[in-house]
Amino acid sequence: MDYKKLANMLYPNINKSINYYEEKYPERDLPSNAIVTRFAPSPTGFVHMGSLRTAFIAKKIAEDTKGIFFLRIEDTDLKRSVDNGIQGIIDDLTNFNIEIKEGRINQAEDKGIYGPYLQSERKEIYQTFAKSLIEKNLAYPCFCSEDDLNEIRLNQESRKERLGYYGRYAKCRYLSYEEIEQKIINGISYTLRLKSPGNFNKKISCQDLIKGKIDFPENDLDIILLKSDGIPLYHFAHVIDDHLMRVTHILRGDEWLSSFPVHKQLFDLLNFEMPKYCHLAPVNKKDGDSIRKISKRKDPEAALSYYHEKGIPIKAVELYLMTTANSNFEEWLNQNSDKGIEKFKFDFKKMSASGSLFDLEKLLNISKNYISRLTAKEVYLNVLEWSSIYDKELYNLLNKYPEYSINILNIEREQKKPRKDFASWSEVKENIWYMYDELFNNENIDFTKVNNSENYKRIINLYIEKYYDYNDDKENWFLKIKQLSDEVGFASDMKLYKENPSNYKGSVADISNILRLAITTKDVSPDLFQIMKLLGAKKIIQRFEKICK
RNA sequence: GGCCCGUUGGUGAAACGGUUAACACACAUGCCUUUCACGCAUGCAUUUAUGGGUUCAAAUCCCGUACGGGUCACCA
Repeated sequence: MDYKKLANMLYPNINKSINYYEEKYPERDLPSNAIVTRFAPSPTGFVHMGSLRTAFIAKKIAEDTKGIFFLRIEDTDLKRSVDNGIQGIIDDLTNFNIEIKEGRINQAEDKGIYGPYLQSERKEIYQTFAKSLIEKNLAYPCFCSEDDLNEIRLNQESRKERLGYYGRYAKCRYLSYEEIEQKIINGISYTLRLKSPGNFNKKISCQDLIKGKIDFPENDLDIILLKSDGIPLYHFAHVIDDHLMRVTHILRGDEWLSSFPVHKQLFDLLNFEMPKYCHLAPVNKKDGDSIRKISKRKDPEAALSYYHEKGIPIKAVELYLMTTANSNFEEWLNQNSDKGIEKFKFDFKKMSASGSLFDLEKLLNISKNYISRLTAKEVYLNVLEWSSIYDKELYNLLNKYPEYSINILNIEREQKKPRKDFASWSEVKENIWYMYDELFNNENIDFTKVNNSENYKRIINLYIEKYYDYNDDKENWFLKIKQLSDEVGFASDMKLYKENPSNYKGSVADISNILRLAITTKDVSPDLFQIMKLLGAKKIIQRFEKICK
């Protein structure tokens, strides 16, 4: 058969040569060890945490090596694409501090010379390479209908043979030129299949950067290259795009591992240099007794919006993802908490080959530590931004009293061992609300939490009349609480109290807690002295009097 | 069913032929302390899914078994 003639019959309007594209997209001018990676999602909704993690790592290794990271949109499946899908992806990435310097930068625009970065705009490129494969007798049209394919499958199942379109089952492989021509004249739609020269009994191997050497049988399936609408399937698009865009490292989920033989074969047949593969294990979740991949549909924490709503800082999520990505990262972070994540060098060898369980508790711990290292001003600005969307009441107060609010947030903060009160911005309010008169309400305070507190009104009155002085320093302030304790029969010395609690009604801790309850309504708070300083004498007296009246 | 990957404590994991099997989270206890948090200290796998084999020596190498996961679409 004259394959050139066949190629021309199938793709009469494709006139460019493959060399045209090779020249149009030259090797990138980068240092020799620079890594080029890409993130290539489908526009099917929000970006899943697992994908975000992959994108984050891909960007990280590109930056580590002064390489390039870019965004390509894989929209070859029109049926699954959603409205504004592209913008949604870009927004998710942006919110995750992943800036797109090359690739699709919004719904309609590209940046960079290796585009188009939207697969649906690359049809001509795919068809050019497809045509070249037909000319080399490496691809052919397949007219099998869905029913034909089903029949083949059933047949294979009943004979307990390997499933797929291959060997003698690949019946369209053996069509003559005339038969093909006739079918086309009759308007029968067709897909373009690879004429696989592979042998299933031969072994090939993948030197995966994460999983190590993996052996596979060679691919012998005549996979579909172009669908009947002329648009490629993932496999073909991946090989063409990643070659032409000069990607050096393919980072993708390990669900792709089993299609490696197909990809390897395609790279070889097209005479493309093989990129390096890095198959990342999924992030899992425990669901009852079983373990499964975090799911877009079932798990809210799969979406970035979850962290946004909770007010978990994106930086903390990044840190957490990094601890799951590189096992030595956590130790590094502990020693370099002042440095940014960009100073850490990512290493594939430190990446686990098996999937890990998503541990929200650990993420919150990392977040708590991260927040504790911020200045009061930074915390203020973050809470302000968060509350502007999720808590208007808090937002208005923060806005009305900026200095005061920062001072509140600075209680026991900017010091060597700061408090670690909150893991997210949404937890801030419950820790500080009592500092604002607008929110304060001390009508139902439960003083029974404190030992022998039935005389709390007398104790508070005594404190106001005899001891309270706004100008006291911390030492004197506490000295007076001790004196008050002695006066009402509570131990001022904790050691003595602990040795013999029955000699006293309670201790200075109880007296402090009565004051704490009166001022904050809570029996747990940061340093009471600082709280009282900040509130000021007027509010303190007001709050005391309201209780005692 | 075929092919492929994985399996170290409650969790994430280190250790790539020789360590008391790191470290972190969680948990527990104690110390510190006006509460809580922080911090500090201690405890938490007689053993690396399991059965064999190789070796002076195995979590590490080999084989089998079990379990978990992935994939076998004109989805990505």
